[in-house]
Amino acid sequence: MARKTGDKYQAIIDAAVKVIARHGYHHAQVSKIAREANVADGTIYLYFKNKDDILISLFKEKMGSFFETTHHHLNELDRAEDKLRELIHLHFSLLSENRDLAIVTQIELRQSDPDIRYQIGVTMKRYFQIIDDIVSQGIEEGVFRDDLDVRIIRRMIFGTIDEAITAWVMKDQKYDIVSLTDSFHSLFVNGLRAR
Amino acid sequence: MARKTGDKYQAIIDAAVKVIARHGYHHAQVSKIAREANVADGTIYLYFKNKDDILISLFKEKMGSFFETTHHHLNELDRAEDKLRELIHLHFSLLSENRDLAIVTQIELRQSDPDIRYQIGVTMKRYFQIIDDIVSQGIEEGVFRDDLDVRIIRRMIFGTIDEAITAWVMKDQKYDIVSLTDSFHSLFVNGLRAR
Amino acid sequence: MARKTGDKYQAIIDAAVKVIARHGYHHAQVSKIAREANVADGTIYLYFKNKDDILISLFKEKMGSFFETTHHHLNELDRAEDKLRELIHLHFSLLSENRDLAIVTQIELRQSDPDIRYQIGVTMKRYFQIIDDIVSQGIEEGVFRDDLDVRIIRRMIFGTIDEAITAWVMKDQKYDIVSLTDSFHSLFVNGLRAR
Amino acid sequence: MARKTGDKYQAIIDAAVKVIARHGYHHAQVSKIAREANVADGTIYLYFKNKDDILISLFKEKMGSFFETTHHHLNELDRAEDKLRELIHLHFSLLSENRDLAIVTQIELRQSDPDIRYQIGVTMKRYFQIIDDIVSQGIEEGVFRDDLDVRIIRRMIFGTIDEAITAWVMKDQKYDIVSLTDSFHSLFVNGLRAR
DNA sequence: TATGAATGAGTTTTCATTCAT
DNA sequence: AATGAATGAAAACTCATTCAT
Repeated sequence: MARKTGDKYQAIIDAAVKVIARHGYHHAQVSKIAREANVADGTIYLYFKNKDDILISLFKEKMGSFFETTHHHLNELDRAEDKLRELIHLHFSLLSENRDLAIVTQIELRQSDPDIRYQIGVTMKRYFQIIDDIVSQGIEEGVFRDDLDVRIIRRMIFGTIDEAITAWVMKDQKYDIVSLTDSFHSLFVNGLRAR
Repeated sequence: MARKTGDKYQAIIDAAVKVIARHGYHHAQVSKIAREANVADGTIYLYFKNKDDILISLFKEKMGSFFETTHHHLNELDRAEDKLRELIHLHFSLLSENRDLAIVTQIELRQSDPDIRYQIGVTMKRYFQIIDDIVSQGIEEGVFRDDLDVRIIRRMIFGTIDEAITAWVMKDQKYDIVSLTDSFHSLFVNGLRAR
Repeated sequence: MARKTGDKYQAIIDAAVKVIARHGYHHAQVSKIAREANVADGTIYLYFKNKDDILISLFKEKMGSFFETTHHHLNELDRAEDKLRELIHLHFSLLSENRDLAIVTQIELRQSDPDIRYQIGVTMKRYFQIIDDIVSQGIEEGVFRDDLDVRIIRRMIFGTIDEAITAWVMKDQKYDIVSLTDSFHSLFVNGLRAR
Repeated sequence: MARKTGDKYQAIIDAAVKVIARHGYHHAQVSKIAREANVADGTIYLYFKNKDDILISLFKEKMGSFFETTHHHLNELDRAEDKLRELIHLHFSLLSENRDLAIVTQIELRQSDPDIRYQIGVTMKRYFQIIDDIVSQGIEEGVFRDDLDVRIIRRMIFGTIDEAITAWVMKDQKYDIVSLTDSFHSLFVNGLRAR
């Protein structure tokens, strides 16, 4: 029933990002999204199963392509340390280039229903795997300590980056977060250095 | 208007924690909380201005006393490194002893209205200050590196702990998170070590 | 059960007038009246059957004594024309001396429940009778026309005075309504003059 | 937002008149009005901003068209005296042909909230102006006395008619009020006659 | 494919009244 | 006589979703 392609599909997702960023999750009614996308309310339901499906699809589409970009960039690098720097850099730069998206993913979607949050979690696994791979590689290379569970390290890396981006969004993006890349990188690398 | 003391005040807050943990934020109606607290619906409004006030008060009461406990324990210790270990330990142990509360603060209240989230943020500042103080002390002692902004370090520490607790709650608390204290501590200390 | 005498009985009625005049009928809660009267909420119910009973009693007490005053003053006069002038004068002067009461009776109590309005109507009959008597006397004296039903004439007199007082209250009592006495009197007398 | 035309708009207003006349203002729930109009509760809010808006619109629509009718009829007459008779006649006949509407406007809407009562007052100004014009014309023609303020005279005329209609409604419309037209007319004309 | 008018379920809050003390 | 803490019933409004056109 729901077609996951087409101009209108994209238009609706982009409209959803705009509307949620501007009005907040709780004031992002389907009719508002439809108006922003220049389609009728009913048309939404030709492309999405329900409202939750818009939000889940939004996250999958936008973050999925973000994860792909990250994945491809990392493949061009060899060493775990360099990959880690690139991951931090991409995370900061891609989200700071898409402020609406940053607001939506860091703030607004976190107020959503359990179902949506669950689906977001599923999508995030893809990214967690990318980080896990860097950490594992670092341990194999002998540059990262091997006495800690990979998932603990990944949680530190992701938790720290995520907290930093959220703080940046909440401060109305008043400073240049990309320039913090090296600070965070050295923090992680020192914390993980094998001895 | 709102009497902030008395058995019923506490009973209502405890009932709110239970109901939200069991049914989720979006299904925690005032009437359900009243029934759990063994009071009439209207009685709630003798003690709280409105539903938001219950949730904000809940957070302030429960986390406030958690922050106090942490503060007092840290005062008994001298070195920043030890204080950091104690902070991690208390955070993990106090929340794992109060699973309902952990569910409410880590998952459910994060779906709440902007007003509530804002008030929660205000309360959290107290905790951020505690972490900032440890970090500052560590830098003064010469054991923590001084080339990073204190707030960045604090975000790493808080973000990592918070992410870990949330993951533990989401995994239905199937493992012993307190036993991870030393892992996280060594991660932070190594990441921060001055050279 | 309900004692219709005593200091507190009067205090509660006076408090009701004040509270309704200041806050309006819809914001005149029993607890507010109790506080103004310096008694406990429950005490109200030792003197009045319920909230309606306060309002009905208020009207009976205040307007009843107003009607008595009017009755006595009229008895001192002989001619219908003079009685009519005195009635208008007393109506205007007594209500303009009691602005709170004027607000309550002309505006606020008219928003009340059907039951209260019915009881008010019953009390008003006493006043209608006074006007009817003046009109009948005027017809007997041969100074008022006898081709109109007494009740129609009374409705004109009362409707006109009532409309005038209400307009004066709604204009925030910005002009001296007592000085309009003669205008209204001549209007009525000319309208009623027998030929 | 609120579409002020269409069958449903009229149906809802007519339903509101019926429901309020039958059950009284305080028991006229939105859901009852919706059922009477054969629409869903939510449909009401496609045509009206809120419940108050239904009542205000009801008054504007019904009385507005009544005022228009009156205005047009009066334009066909020349002399102030004749216009005054026509005004009384129309007021009595139009309201006695619409008993539900008479109940609503004379009794029920007078118990409504200050906001509604204020809006009703605004609409009534249109009618007051019509009466004022008749009185002014009568004074210019030299048939009405010129020693009284036009607004005082208007208040007498309106207050008297209004009081008469209200009494008729309260007496369960047991007599023919239209037949009283001439009585009231002669009362006014004599009261106002210039000498 | 696309429309948009219509639907109807679901919840917080107030406040008159009671009754144990 | 007096208190005041506790009670619980009652109603407006929003918005995701449908379906006839």
